[in-house]
Amino acid sequence: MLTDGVIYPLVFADVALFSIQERDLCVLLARRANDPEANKWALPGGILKPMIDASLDQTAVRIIRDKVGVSAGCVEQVRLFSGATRDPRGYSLSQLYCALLSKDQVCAVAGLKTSEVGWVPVKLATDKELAFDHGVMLTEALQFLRAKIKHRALPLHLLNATFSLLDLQDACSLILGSPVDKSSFRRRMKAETCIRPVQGQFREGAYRPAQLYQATPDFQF
Amino acid sequence: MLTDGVIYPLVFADVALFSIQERDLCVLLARRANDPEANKWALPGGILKPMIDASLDQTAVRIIRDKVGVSAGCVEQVRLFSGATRDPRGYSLSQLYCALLSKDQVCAVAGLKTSEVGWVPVKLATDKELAFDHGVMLTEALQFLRAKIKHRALPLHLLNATFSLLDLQDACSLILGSPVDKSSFRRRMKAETCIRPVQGQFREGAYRPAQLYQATPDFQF
DNA sequence: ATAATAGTGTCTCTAAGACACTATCCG
DNA sequence: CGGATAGTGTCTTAGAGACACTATTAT
Repeated sequence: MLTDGVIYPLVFADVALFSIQERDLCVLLARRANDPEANKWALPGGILKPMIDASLDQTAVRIIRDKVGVSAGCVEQVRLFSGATRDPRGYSLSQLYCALLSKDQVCAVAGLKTSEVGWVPVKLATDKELAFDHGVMLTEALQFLRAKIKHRALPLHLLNATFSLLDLQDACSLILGSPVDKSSFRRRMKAETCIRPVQGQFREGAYRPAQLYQATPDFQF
Repeated sequence: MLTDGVIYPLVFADVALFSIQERDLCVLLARRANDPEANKWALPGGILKPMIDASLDQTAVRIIRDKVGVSAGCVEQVRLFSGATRDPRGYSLSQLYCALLSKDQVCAVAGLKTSEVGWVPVKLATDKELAFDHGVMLTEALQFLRAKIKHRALPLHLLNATFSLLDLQDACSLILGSPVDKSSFRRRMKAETCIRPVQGQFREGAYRPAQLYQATPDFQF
C-alpha cells in the first residue's frame, strides 16, 4: 500500500450474501482468522487481485465462490466505503455487494467448508458486533434489498428454479419484515410477465397441491 | 500503479454534474488536456489523493470545486466501473458520481475558468463521442437521476433557495423528458412535508405573481 | 367430516392522469 | 378589455389493502 513515496489504497470487495434458512432471512458471516480484528465476525470479503479479477465485481463473485462453492444468482453494488481510518492497515476502499443464494444452492453446500463461516438470521446479525464498519454495511445492504422489494422487484434468486406463489410471498414478507396480503400479491403476480406457471407442475405433499411457477426471460432483479 | 511486483489499481472519481441552463438540462463536460484521449470530451474527474481526500466521496467534492469553484448541492454514488482495459494507463477503478448544481450556483461561476469546460445539453452530450467509458457513465447517471424523480424525489438542488412550483415542475419534466401534469403535481406538493411556501414571498414580474417555496429540514434528495 | 393449505371475490380507499375551469397580474 | 401566467375542481381509472370467501387435498 505504500511504495515509491506514493500511497496506494487497499481495494476490497465485501459481500452481504443472503439466503432463506428455515423460514428466516439469513446472512453469511465469516469469523476473521487473522489480524486486524481477528476472531470477530465480518461480512465475507477479500482484496482485489487485478491479475485474476476482470473487474471488482468479479472479485465479489470469486469471494462467494471461495466461501460457499457456488455462484450467487445476482451480485449488485450497494455502496463504496472509503477512507484512511476504517481499516487499520491503511487507506482503503471497500465496495459493498448484495447477493442472493437460492435454497437449492445453499443445500448443495450444506456442509460449509469451515466452521468459521455460518448463516446467521439477520435479526441476530444486526445485533452482533461486526469487524470494521461491517455493521453499517449490513444495515445498508438490508435497506438496499428492502428498497428493491418495496419497488416491486421479486427476489426469485432466493428461491428454487420452480416455486409456489406462497414461497415468493413469504420471501418478500421475510425481507420486508411485515406480512404481505395474499390476495393483492397474487393479483400482482397474475399481471406480472417475469414469472409464469409451469403447466401441470404442482408442489405435492400434505393437503392441496400448489401450482409451481418459474422465471421467464423477462426476469431481472 | 506498478511498483514492488504488485499491481495497484488507479482510483478515480468521475462526476456527472447537472444543472438547468436556459430551460434545458445540461451536464458539465471537460475537454481532456492530456493523453490518453487528449482533446476528447469527458466527464470531469480526477485521481484519489489519499493525503488530501478523507474519502473517495471527498475526491468527487474536490473535483467539482476545482472545476466550477462551488460545492454542489448533493453528490451521490451511482456505480463503480473497474477493469484492466477501460483506461490504457492500467487497471483502474472509477466511481461515478451524480451531482446537481442550482441556477444560483451556476450564475456565481458564469465565466467558467477555462474554455475547456462547458455546459452541454444532455440530448447533445449523449450523442457526443466521450473519452473512455464516459458515454456509458453519462447514460447511467441520467438513468439514476430519472429513477429518483420517478420515485418522487424532488430535484431541489437544481433550483434556487426559493422557487415557484412551476420551477419545480419544469425541473422534473426536463429530467423525465416528458410533461408533468400541473394539477396532480401541485396536489402532491401540497401534501409534501419537505417543501413549504414562504409566507408573503412571491415571484414578481410580468403577469400574476407566483408563490415562492423553500425546502424544509425534512428535505433529502 | 376436519384440518390444513391453495386460491378467489369483493369492497373500499388512495392517488394519479386528464383536462376544463377560475384567479390575478400586466399593459 | 385581452393576453399571459398562477392556481383550482372534478371526473375517471388503476392499484393496493383488508378480509371473507371457496376449493382441493390428506387423514
